[in-house]
Amino acid sequence: MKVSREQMAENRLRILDAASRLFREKGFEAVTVSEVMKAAGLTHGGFYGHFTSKDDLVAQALASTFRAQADDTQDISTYLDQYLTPRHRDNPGAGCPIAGLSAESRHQGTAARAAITEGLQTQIARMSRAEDGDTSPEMRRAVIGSWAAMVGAIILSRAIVDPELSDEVLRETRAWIKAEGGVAEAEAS
Amino acid sequence: MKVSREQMAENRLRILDAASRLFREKGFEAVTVSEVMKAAGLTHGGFYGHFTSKDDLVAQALASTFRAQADDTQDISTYLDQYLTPRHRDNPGAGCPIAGLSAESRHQGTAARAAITEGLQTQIARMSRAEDGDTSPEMRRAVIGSWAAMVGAIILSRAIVDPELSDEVLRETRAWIKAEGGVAEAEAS
DNA sequence: GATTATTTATGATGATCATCATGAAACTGT
DNA sequence: ACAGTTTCATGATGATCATCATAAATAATC
Repeated sequence: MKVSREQMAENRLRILDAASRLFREKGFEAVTVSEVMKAAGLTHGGFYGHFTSKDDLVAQALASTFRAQADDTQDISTYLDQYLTPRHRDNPGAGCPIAGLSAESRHQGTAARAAITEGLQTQIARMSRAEDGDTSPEMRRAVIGSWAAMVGAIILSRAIVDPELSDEVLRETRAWIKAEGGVAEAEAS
Repeated sequence: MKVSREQMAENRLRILDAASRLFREKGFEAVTVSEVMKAAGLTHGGFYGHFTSKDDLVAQALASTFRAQADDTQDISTYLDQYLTPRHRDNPGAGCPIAGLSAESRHQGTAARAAITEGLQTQIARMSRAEDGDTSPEMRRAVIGSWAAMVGAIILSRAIVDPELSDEVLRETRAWIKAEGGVAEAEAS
């Protein structure tokens, strides 16, 4: 049951997309190869024609996801407002892969960890030069601190069962970053 | 092969301690019941005399760990300085369970998620009233923001392969919290 | 059009793991 | 000491899963 060259490339992309979404939703270990292939509209057997192992899929899915996100450069304040929201918290499958997967990446192979590291470096660099060309140490500090708070707040808000406290963590962290020395303020200076 | 009542209680504690450490080191899913029991000096069969399931162990180990940490109240600035360090980053097995496990708790059962939520509430409350009795909204905001940044920074630093960038995330986040509106500043006001 | 090459589907295989059944040992209360 | 109870060890059991072998079917090439 062969398939055209373009069909195969499309299949491969569908596998990567399905994997990326499922990993963010359920974590690396909870997702099975079979599940990914089914979500991509294929059966499990064909998997090893595309990837050498599940670890390989993890690494390539991460790299692919970061590549896709690298395109949309946007205003930092807007980014923050979209990031620390219940909507983002409640849709990890479509959300930031760093917030969803960086904690688990510790237990993954070298390639996956390298992909996460590169994604993080890119993200810090992008946030640093989003508005002006400010490359001061103060700006870099504000970017790193704000980014850590953003990722931390999403992770905590997802872990918290109580909806009110979860909302509060998002709201207060957002306000805190904006008011107290986040990127927005460093930019204004 | 029965064992004295106190011996059994001690065994139970050893299981909980071993589980807590292993979970923080390797994640919930990567740790097997057999592994926990071996680390506690027992064989896997006796496990179900102490716990009804692995989920039960996860929940009880979390609760037990938070109970143990609830004792040591300490100065916030000192806490921050000990928290955002390479030492903490490199020893997740003995480190903060929220930094190590909150991200994965999303995929666990209700009891485990409730335990994490309660640990988080306790932690925020403790940080809020650590120094003075300040219960202002500003203090609460600073505590939540700082805590999110602390947890996020540890998680990111553990995910980053490059040692220099990893150190930088810890260092800069620490400085950012202290200088720009973290708990220390809110306290001083 | 015939041949070749290659992708995918079906169906093992073997490993890992949570959970359970059984029995032996020894603590507890009398 | 003795009877009864209970913990723990040994050894299944059944499920899940990553990976692989094989075959079918069709695109690619000539």
